[in-house]
Amino acid sequence: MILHVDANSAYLSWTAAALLEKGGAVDLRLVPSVIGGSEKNRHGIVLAKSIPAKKMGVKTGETLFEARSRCPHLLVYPPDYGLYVLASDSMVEILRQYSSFVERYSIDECFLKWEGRREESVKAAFAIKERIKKELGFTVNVGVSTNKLLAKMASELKKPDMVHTLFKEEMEEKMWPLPVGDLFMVGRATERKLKGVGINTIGDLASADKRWLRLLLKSHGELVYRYANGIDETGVSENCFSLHKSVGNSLTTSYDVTAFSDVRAHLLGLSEQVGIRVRKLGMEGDLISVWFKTEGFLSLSHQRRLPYYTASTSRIYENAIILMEEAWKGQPLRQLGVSIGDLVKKKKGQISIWEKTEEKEDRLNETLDAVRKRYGRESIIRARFANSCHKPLVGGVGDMEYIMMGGYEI
DNA sequence: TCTGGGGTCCTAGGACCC
DNA sequence: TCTGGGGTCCTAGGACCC
Repeated sequence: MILHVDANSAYLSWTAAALLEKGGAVDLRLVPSVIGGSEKNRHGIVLAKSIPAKKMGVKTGETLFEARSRCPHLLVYPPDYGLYVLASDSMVEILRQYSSFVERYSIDECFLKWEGRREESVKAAFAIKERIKKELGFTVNVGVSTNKLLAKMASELKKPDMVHTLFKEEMEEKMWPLPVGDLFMVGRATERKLKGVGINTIGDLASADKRWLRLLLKSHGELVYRYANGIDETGVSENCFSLHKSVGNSLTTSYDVTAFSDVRAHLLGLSEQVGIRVRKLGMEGDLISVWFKTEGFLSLSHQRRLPYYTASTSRIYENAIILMEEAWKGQPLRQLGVSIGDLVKKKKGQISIWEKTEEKEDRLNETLDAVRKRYGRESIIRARFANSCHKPLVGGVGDMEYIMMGGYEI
């Protein structure tokens, strides 16, 4: 049996519980409220919403401006990622007492493998739900089934604070009447295409012609056809372990960037952050990418493969600059990003033609990382940032490296 | 005061090699 | 005389997830 545990309106519930603990008078979960970024800094979107806000039509991802236009008295609170990591950890700690197979799918969702019969797994689901509510002060939905896809679909049924089963024989009654867009992996674009050919419910998709779906949606057609029929053979990974394939950071600037000196400063801050994270993972990569979004919301990217693997801030930065010079035509920018990909585990004592300079680079970076670990992230910064209005470390939502995205494979 | 940030996977087209 | 074709890698962009 597989259980899927999903924290209800996670960011909002966690902030709500923390505010109550601090003596707040109002429970955000019971009034129209959202967690949202700073509009002044151009981060003004809805990250999470309360159920009363949802009832008024507020959607995750829309602008706070739109949300307020639907709901004029909306309460808006900023995210507290440090708190969310603590809440998530506490949830995982409880789940581990029920199974050694707990896969952390995201900050607020876990899969858990349960050895035993159906009735016992449902009992366990209720026990988990009640323990989290009692000990941590927030509610979860738990879905129970025989595979991850159905367990996840089950936990999405009615919210909050519910346990649902969704076994194969229950699909017709519980899943097939739902709109096709509710199926995992059917997003906006796929939904539009499916509706265009008269497939409106998950049931329609489940009984559609597989070859025809393949023509319409390529391999994605086969994937969603199988999901609509409850077919998913991926396993729950033990100890949450999965290797990163890329590490990137990006930043939406509070003003449109037009000067190359500003671009350089942002790229350095981003490269530093990416370097720190990839070194912490003990990995290195040979594919460097930059991407940016113009003031007109046009997204562009550019990448290059290096003839060597690296985890060095300087190497990442040098290459990011070259890529940016090649790709950027001077449009005003609102977002910049840097990433390193095709990561592999770093081998110790690797000798190459780069040995001299690279060993020096490695030692420098190791030293810097150690100082940061001991005295704080910004205890040591590059001279470029002294007396500058730019931040030495840019991007990221806090110290969340260990949260691994598992993902569905076919 | 309008539109985040971090990922994974797939596809199409071109380059390049044999 | 004439204008191949398969395999693989690279790149940019898009779709999806939380």
